[in-house]
Amino acid sequence: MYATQNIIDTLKGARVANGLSQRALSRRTGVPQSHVSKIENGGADIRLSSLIELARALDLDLRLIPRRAVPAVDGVMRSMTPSIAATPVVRDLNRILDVVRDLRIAYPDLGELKEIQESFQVLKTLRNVDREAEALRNTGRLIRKLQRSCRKLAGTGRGDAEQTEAVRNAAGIPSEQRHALRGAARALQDLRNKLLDAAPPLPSLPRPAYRLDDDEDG
Amino acid sequence: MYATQNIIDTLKGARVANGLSQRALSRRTGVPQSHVSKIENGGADIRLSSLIELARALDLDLRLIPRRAVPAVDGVMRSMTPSIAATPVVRDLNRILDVVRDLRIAYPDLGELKEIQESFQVLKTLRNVDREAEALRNTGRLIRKLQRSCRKLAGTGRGDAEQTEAVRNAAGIPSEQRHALRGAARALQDLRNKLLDAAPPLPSLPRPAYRLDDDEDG
DNA sequence: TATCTCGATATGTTATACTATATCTTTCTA
DNA sequence: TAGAAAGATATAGTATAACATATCGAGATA
Repeated sequence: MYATQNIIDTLKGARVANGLSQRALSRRTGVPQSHVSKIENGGADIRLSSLIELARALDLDLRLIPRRAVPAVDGVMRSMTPSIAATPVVRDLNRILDVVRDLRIAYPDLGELKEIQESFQVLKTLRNVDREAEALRNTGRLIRKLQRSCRKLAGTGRGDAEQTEAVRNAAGIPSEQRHALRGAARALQDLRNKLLDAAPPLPSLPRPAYRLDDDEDG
Repeated sequence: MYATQNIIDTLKGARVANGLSQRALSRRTGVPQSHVSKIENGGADIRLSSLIELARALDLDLRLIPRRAVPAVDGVMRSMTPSIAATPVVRDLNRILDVVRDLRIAYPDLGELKEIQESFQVLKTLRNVDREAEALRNTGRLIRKLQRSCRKLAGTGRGDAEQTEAVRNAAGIPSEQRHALRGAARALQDLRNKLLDAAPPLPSLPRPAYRLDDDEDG
């Protein structure tokens, strides 16, 4: 229920990046929309066959990779990604994402973090993030500030494990910062939608004219 | 129940290549040996969390890869694999494996094919297959011969789908060829064991001296 | 305001993964 | 020939994925 989240996140990211609604994906795969929702929210420990079916519908391939080969594979993936690979912006974006992930462990019930993570996840897959360096930098600053006060709250900066164990609710966050966080989440979502509109939803689907026929979506 | 087989095969291949028995893997993961057996035989549609748990115990990482990136990733994997990558022998081996897979669909109850496939699967992961080019070539010839008579039996060489539908039992195979097949299966297993003995069981496990303590195995 | 889409959630049912435990066969070895 | 080890298989109980269907609130749009 932990390492699984990576896979699930990727799945969701791919769905959104493809411009598919849960219902559209449901129609493609036969999996009920309600179940898609449950899966994406971590409410279901999906089976291998279902995972593969969903992945296939999203043009993804499931692979088991020897640990030794992981760095190399990651390198290739970065250079193949529709986005800009090693751009400073993307690098930044990944760093922020790491912090967000940590924070989400410390504050599991802080919904804004989840939204922010999801936005980042999608932004990473877009080829025109580069133009929004400024906006992303701002969010990054906010996140890091939050991380600092999280550390402070956790007491006298001990090991990571104890830290995340120490602060387990959102109550400790100053309402001022909480407000800023909320704003950032909204801003990121807007940014994401803007870029999603501007960017073609990935040129990868092996289906004819999927935006023209209304087989998909509403 | 089809694309899943690839993952399951990889899992099993990794277990064997690591020299782990089903019970040893069971001890590592907490999954009962009976269940490991069921999984490896396609008798269970494993859950994501279980898959990841087993994979982790075998030093594998589960990834969703965009289809566009698959060829590149495969390339990297080939060049990273402990074995010899693009050696003619390995290429041959893969070709034979494809044929075996097809045959297994045509003759699901022909156990020898399964054994042969498994041996090949392991052989592919060994770095010293190259020396056994001759033996493998012989098996390859046998397999291809079997494929030819399979085609003949299937009637007047129609499409693949009809073909596999047409011949659905092992009865059609001449006992002479069946005997040769059995011999090949045995020979391949011997070969596999020989090479497994000669080759270090993969230098990848991040555990201290796993062959010295009897934490593992019997 | 009325409508539409999207995602989250609820309920009841069925299928099956997973567990614990045990038995059986085959193969290898002392 | 006896015993160990590996893998396949069986039984019974529990947990839960997956299904069908329906509803609800939030946003967007007319």
